[in-house]
Amino acid sequence: MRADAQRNYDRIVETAREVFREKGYDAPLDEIAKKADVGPGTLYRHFPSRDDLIDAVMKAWVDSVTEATDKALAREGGPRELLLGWFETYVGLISAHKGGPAKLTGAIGDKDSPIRSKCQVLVSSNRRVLDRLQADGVLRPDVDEVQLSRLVGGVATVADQSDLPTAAVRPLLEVLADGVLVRS
Amino acid sequence: MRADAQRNYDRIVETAREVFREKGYDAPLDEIAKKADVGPGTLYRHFPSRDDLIDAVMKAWVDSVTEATDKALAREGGPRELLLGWFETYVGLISAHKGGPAKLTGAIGDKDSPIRSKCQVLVSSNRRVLDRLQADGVLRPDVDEVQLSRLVGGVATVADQSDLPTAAVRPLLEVLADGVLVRS
DNA sequence: AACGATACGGAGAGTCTCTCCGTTTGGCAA
DNA sequence: TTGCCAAACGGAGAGACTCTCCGTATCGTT
Repeated sequence: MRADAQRNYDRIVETAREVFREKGYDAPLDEIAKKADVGPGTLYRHFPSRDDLIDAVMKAWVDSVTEATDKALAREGGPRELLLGWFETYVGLISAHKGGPAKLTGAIGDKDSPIRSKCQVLVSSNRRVLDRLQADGVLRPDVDEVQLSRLVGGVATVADQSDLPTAAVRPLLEVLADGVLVRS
Repeated sequence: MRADAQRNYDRIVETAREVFREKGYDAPLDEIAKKADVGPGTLYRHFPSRDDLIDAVMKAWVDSVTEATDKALAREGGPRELLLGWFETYVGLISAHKGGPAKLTGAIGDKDSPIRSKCQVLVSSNRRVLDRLQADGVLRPDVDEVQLSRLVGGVATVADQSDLPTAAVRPLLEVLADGVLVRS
């Protein structure tokens, strides 16, 4: 890649990160181009679709997901607390930007989505949590990581779209947790 | 209301119903206006926002909700089957149009939403189901109808956005059902 | 220094939302 | 019936956003 191209690419991604944080993932792309001091053509050449740009913005975010999963798995307490803690972490991770939950959860299972790799990171984090619970023998046998991602993602989507406070989300996650753990 | 106004109002609603069914709730409003043989101004005078139009389109739909709830409550079988049957009915009701689940579930609790009355119908249908289960003593005491609407609405939203087939939705609903019923 | 490939950028077409305002129409009162 | 005017119409067009095309500028190599 030519030096000037690389420079523009980087500036666009950095600008997009800021704008997305301020205005959500629906922010006008032309505005991002203008703030990055490039023409719209340049932006669209580097990132043919909005999702391609979002994907690039999320590169750094991927690491934080893995890290947060480690932390959630290291927490003290019973399986229910572990699971609830993870659910809240997960909702927080995918809700960083307005519109994020819908975008990420909707792309799960879509093999053509530009943010596919991001979804895979999320799904495998859920897999790790399930593995742990399965080892403890407290998990319903018929729940898989994709289903779990969709369930928690669904709650996060609703919370995002209704601007629900954390306190209102918690009981929803409790229902999920109880549904996912074996009857005791 | 003047006769010509009433005529246009009716034609717009009827046209909108068709277009929404074909193209989902994101269909361009100007297209609806054109197909209804009115100017955009007329459409926007009658329905200042998209949601106002959707609200009008849904007038008939409300009755079908009540009816479907009756039917679900009349079904044979244990509480889990009852609940699952209702969940599937509910998902079907709010998923009639693409984008419907997000729109309806997102508006729950929004006192200013034009489709508020529709949400209330949905929430009270869930209330009726909960009442029934509560009477049977099989319900977690800390679950209310708004939470239930959001949980099932969340699943429906994800299913809608990922084009999930019914078979993939069912296990998600099972988790919810198990989470909502008391441990036995 | 010259040249070809690469990348730029902005004008502008296409789409959708929404408004303003000159024109038309419905319904009532004389 | 006729005339009036409030009510309603409708479409031109402004504004916002997406996306493309192509003449121009820049890079990096020979």
